[in-house]
Amino acid sequence: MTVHNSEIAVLFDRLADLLDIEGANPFRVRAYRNAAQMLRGHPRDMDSLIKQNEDLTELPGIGKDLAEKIKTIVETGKLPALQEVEARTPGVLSDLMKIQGLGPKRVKALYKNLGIRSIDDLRRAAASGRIRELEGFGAKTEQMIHERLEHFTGKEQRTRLFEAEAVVNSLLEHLRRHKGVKDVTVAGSFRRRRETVGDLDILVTAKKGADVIDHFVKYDEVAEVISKGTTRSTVHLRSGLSVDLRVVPQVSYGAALHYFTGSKAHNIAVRTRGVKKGYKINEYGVFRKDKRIAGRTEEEVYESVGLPYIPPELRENRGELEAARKGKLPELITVKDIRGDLHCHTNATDGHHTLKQMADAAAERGYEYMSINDHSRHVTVAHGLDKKRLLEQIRAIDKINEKLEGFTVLKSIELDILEDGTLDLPDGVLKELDLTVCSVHYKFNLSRSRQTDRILRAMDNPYFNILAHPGGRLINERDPYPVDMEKVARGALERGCFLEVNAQPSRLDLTDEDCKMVKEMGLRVSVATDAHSTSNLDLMRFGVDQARRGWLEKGDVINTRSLRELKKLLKRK
DNA sequence: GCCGTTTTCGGCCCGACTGTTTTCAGTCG
Repeated sequence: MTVHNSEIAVLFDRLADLLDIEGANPFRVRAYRNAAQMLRGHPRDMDSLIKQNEDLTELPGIGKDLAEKIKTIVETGKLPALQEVEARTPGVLSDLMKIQGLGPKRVKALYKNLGIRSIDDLRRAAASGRIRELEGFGAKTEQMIHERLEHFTGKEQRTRLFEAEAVVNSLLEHLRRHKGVKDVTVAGSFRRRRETVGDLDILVTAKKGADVIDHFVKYDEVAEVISKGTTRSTVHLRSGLSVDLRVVPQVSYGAALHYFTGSKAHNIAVRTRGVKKGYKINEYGVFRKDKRIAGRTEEEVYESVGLPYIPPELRENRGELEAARKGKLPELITVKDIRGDLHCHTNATDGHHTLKQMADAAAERGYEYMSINDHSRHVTVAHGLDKKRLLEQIRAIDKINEKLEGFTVLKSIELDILEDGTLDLPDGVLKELDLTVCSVHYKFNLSRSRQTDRILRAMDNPYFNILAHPGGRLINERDPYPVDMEKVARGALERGCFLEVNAQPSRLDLTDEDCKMVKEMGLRVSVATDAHSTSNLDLMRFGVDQARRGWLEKGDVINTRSLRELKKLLKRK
């Protein structure tokens, strides 16, 4: 049974919460939280690192003690240090910390004075009016707790990036309508292009902050004003998203943008570098004593700590500072590098447009090639292609290609990987294709080892080229199926196959961590839209964003190659 | 608990907003 990084992270976070409540050294608490965060963003499972005898203390924020604790968790599934603390302090108190406005001190006071341990206890206490009697609490705090509890579900809901984009545009228009507003920028995880955002962080430069904030909270989508000062404000929108607005003077724009883009861990690391040079870095600038020495642009901020500019997508404290220091930052892929789309459907199955329409749309976007990948017969709901219909499509593509100049439609398919690892159509027809994209569409509930074997067996077929949406997840809708992605990637590398970064914004599959993992392995990927309509071809930018977050460069992505080079790459040994 | 071209000990990012306080603690990002 493999213990995953996220499970180790949960234990560390819980221990951090309980130690925090007990009033332990806050830096010790932070060490556990940092470790948890590092683990969540690490591309490879600790389990596999330990098996390969790698030194865990090489990982950022992991010393001798935490390395031992990780080993213990991987071997036993348990963290004895947590069990010791839980003997003194109930573990469920950690749940109370998840309520916005309740931190370690208040949770401790509620527990010590009112015996509140669980969310249910807290509900009863808030309803009975006992909380306001506590020292340091009052009627407003009790009311706040009462209201937060009404919407509390226990799990954090993040909004998918493309949905956040839809919300943000009209809000930006509203802000720009105010005369005092100069620059408006969306920062935070939105700017880092994370697949989901927790809230929207918007930075505005203006002389009079208070006026802008007054204008901001009057936006007609605002459901509730959480806080409102002269330089920052937080609101909840009707859509459910929260928005943080921050107003700074123009001279602080770069420092503020850096601060507000995050991630938090990246900021701390940069500021710590500043401290070592005798600087203080905050959202207003870089200061030596009280003198501002930088801050108008982000470049200036990085320069002040001796680093080149680091693109937002890399700012997760996953090694980007070290890479920057050594001059080894990746030259991230851009949308312009993409020369073709290698996963597109037509109305022959579940797409909305004809072969001709799709080809024209791809050519209009400046591509040199595209592949047509309709479903195979197993996907009956999409009226998947059997051998006969595929052969008809192949002939249709040949006809279209005769008429096109400087653009080629590649003959392909999205082939189902059957439960036993065979492919859904016979080799006799697959050999007529330029490439295949293969995917798992059913039997998601196999064990991790069986799912992994199923995919590897499929890759043994010499006509297998690209594994589509390798994890099978739908963000916020369906978890990925259990699979050993590292083993799958290694299998692909050994066999001359590739993995896909599916650009559908609800898929974004491979994940950013997995992109980084396969890059370090030397495996290349295809970034493709899985377009089901002509307009879907424009989703490419989301896939490229994800690839950038995974440190991918042009050379790591096969559909940045010319058609000739691509065909060479696709030839299996 | 981590970490080191100032350090193996003594630091550890920094500021805004709220509520309960009469100057600040708690929380958040």
